[in-house]
Amino acid sequence: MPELPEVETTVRRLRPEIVGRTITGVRLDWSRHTPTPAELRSLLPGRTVVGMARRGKYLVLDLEPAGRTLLIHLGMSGRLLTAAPDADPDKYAHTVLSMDNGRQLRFSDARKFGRLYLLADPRTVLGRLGPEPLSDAFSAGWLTEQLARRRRAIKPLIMEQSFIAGIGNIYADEALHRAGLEPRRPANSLAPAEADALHGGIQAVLAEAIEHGGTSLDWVYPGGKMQMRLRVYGRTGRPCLACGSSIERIVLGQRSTHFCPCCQR
DNA sequence: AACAGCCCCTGGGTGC
DNA sequence: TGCACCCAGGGGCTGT
Repeated sequence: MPELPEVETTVRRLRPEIVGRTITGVRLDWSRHTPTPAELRSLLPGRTVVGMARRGKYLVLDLEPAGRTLLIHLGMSGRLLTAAPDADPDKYAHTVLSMDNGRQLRFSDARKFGRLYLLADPRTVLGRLGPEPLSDAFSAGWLTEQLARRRRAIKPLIMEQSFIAGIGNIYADEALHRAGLEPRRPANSLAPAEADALHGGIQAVLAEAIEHGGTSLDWVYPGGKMQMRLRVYGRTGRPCLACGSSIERIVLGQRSTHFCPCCQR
């Protein structure tokens, strides 16, 4: 599920309660984390969360002492929430950290694609990511230059985390509609004005999604309102809000792709 | 560099 | 009710 806006919303919601808390216990029913469950049980208790941020689709928790960093990637169905130990039993919460305020930080993930990493140097994971799309490093000039060097289809390219960090299937489709670009266009076929439009579309849709608390689809990510503002994602066969044409669905890079054949060229 | 195919997992919806 | 099948917001790996 979670793309940049949903992770950002999660960080903003949890930060006030998590920062300053010391981890007192760990329960793990899932072994595909890094390092092993035994090491996590040994290394996490006693450490205090001194900072909480987002990089791409990763939640980044800085821990003291010893400068360890906890990275959490929510995968497709992961959620991070706090709860009282006896509240709302959650059979998908396979990773639970107890905190010194008596509450739990629960990593709930029905599909188990999410991952947690406790690292001495977070750059081993985060170093592979491209620029943050809402930072100065992601400028229209930079994007124009990069696009000229690639001939790959534009949609799978902007979803490549090493190219730009944080964009997933929903916001790729939405950014391309806002930019008026057909998802299969080769990156190096974009004129500078089109690259500018793509840059603007990416920043606008991500900012709008953060403002509205992210996209809630099905039961996966609660609380967001952005799903009511999506213009193409999940709207196959329905009229384009700009021109009335029927939204098309194709498969591109093995992901469903929605676009308006009239507005996006 | 790019792409297809496969894998990791589970749940929900649909059609028979 | 059961069952087969398709779909899903993520990404890593491999072979071409």
